[in-house]
Amino acid sequence: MAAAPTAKRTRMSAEDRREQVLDAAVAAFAEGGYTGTTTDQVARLAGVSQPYVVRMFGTKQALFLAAHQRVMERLSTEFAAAAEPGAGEENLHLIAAAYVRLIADRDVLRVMQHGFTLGADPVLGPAMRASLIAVVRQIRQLSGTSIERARDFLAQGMLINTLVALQLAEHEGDDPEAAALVACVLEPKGF
Amino acid sequence: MAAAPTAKRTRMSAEDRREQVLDAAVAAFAEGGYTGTTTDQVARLAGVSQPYVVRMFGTKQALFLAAHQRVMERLSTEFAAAAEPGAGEENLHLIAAAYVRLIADRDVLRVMQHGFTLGADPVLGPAMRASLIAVVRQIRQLSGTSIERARDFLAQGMLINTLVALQLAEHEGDDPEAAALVACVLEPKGF
DNA sequence: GTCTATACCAAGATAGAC
DNA sequence: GTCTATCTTGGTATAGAC
Repeated sequence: MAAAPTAKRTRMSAEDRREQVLDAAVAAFAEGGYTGTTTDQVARLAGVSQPYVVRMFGTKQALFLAAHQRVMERLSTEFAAAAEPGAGEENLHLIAAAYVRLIADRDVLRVMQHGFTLGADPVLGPAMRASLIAVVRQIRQLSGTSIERARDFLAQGMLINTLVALQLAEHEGDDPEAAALVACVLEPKGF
Repeated sequence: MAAAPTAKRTRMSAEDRREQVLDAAVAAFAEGGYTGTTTDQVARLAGVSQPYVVRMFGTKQALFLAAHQRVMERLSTEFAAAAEPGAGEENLHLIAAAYVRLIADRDVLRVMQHGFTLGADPVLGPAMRASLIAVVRQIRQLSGTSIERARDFLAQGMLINTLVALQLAEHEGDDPEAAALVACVLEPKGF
């Protein structure tokens, strides 16, 4: 798959380089969000120069859009893989389990969560809204469930996103309330 | 209440001016988040100079902390006012209704939501985690409910926060899925 | 109590070499 | 395909006047 066996650091194929930068962008934006991350941070993470990152994607905004799209596609893929054809509403359980599994790859959920705060941005806002609606649509199509159940599913997901973004599990800090909350969010028994 | 009858624009009491700037900070941070808002934007909104804002609060970070604290206190006050002594778990319904009412003042929920994305910040992160735990604690104390129910309550709240931050209601854009979601989130019947 | 002026640094984007 | 150098802007914070 990898074009050059030895990652020679220079002269990589454009597609591979793009993937590499996109990976870095996901990680960086997960940490700092859109406004809180610099193109230079992404560049360093990817091991390339800052102007090159901008050159590749045109603007920081386009870079974020690409990174966000990538994590949403990952989400969509996992959902589709978790569902079983014809399983109906039972699929909601399967999809929920898939979501909980996604916590392991914190970046996906964190980039998503940051995206949800960009509603006020004239260009990013519409894209973020569309991506949420796309998720709702996919869930309902895979499970054939009511909007009410889809809402409850989403709600649990948003709480998970919040806890991951807050890094509550990593900083329970001997607080029993925090520990109990994290524990009971991790077991998706509501679905 | 207002010290000077004629808002003379200069020479206000320190406390009044502080409140005024804090109001502006809440509005500005609600729109742009912590990293996406400049102290100058806050200053303009408040009608004072940017250096004065910094002078009053020391740093942008301290300003955000103060603004965030203010919205969380507002939330706490509303919850306490909504609950009836000795009503037990029934209070969960009352608190939920109070939360939905808070949607009207979008800034509270939006600042909160932005705060939840700051978990990676070494100084803001701990403060944001603590404020979430404080909410959980208050809900449980007011209603005496289980962690599981508290979790479900929180989850619905996080979904509301997300929709408000995304401004989905304002941009339903003739999308039936979006409209249906917004509609069914607004009626807090789950509690 | 509040401003103007400004120092200082960071960030996005462009030009152009190799 | 990728870098260095740099332009330009904007943002936090300080100094000091009024």
